[in-house]
Amino acid sequence: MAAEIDETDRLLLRLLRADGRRTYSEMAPEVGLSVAAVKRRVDRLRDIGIITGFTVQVDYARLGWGIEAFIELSFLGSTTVDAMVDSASAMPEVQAVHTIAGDPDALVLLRVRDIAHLQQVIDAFRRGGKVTSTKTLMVLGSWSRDS
Amino acid sequence: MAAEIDETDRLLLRLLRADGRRTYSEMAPEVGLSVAAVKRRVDRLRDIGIITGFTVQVDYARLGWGIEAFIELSFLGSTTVDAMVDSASAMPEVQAVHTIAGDPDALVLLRVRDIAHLQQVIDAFRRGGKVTSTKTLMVLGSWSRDS
DNA sequence: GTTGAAACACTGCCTCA
DNA sequence: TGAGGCAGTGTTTCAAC
Repeated sequence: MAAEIDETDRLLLRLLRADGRRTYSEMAPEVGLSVAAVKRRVDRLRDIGIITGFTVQVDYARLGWGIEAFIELSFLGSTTVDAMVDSASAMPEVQAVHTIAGDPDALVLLRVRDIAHLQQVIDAFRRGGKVTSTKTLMVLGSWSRDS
Repeated sequence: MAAEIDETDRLLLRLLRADGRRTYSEMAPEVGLSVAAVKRRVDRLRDIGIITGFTVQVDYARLGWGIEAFIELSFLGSTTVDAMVDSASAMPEVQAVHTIAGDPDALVLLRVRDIAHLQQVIDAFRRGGKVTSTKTLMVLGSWSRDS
C-alpha cells in the first residue's frame, strides 16, 4: 500500500484524466518511455488502487435530465452513516452521497427532469421518516477540473 | 441537436459508465449488434454531444490528498457568476465549482492534504476580498453511482 | 526496451427496410 | 436515406524474452 508515485505516473494520470481512452502508444512519446513501459505503469496504478476505473462523461442535460441540485440532509440522531447512504442511494435520481462531519449530516447530488420531479424527490426524502430537515441548493452551472 | 436516443444507446452508456475502456467487441454481443454498428453508435453519441469524453477514476486519498471538503461561499453582491468560477478554479485544490441559485452563491469541492492545508485554502478564499462568508462541510465518506 | 502474435479499431462497400 | 453487416487493413495490446 506504500503508493510510490513519481512525476511520470502523475503525468500519465493527468493525460488519462483528460482522455481516458488515450492509447499507450499515444502517451509513450509524451512521457518519454516505450509503449510497454507505459502499459506496465498504468497496470501498476490499477493494481495498487490509485486508478479505480475508467468511465464515460455524459451530458445529462441532453438526455432530458436538465436540473442538478444538491440537498443538505439532517437525519435523526439514531441514524447510522450506512443507513443514510443506503436510503439516499436507493433513489435513481441520486447521483452521489457525501456524508458530512457536523451540520448537515449529508450532502446529496441529484439529477432530475424538471422542478416537479425535484419536488417529488424531496418529498420522498421527507416521507422516509429518518430525515429531519432538508435544504435544497439548485445548481445554475458547474465547472470541473479537466473534464 | 434533436438527440434521439433509443434503448440500445442507453445500454451502451450504462456499459461505458461502468467501464469506459470496454471494447466495442465486448459490448457488441451485449447489445446484439455488430462491432462496427456499436462503434458507429458511440461515435454518434460523441458527435451529438451526449458523450463529452472519457476519463480515469482516481483514488486521491492514496495520492496523499486525504481530505475532501465542500465549502459554501457567499460573494459580494457585485460579483458575477463568471468571476466566482474564475477565482475558485484558479486554486489547484479546487476540484469543482457549482454556482447556486439562492444562498449560498457557490458550492466548491476541495481536495487537500490535511487540516492545515484546508485552513490555508479557506484563508485564501477569505483574503480574496470578494467572499463575504464561508461554511465548510468536511466529507467523511462518499458514495457515487457506478464509479 | 524489443519483438511477435492475437485482439481490436477503423473504413469502405454492400444489403436491407 | 439511414442503419446494420461483412471483410480487409492498420493499430494496439499483451505477454513473452
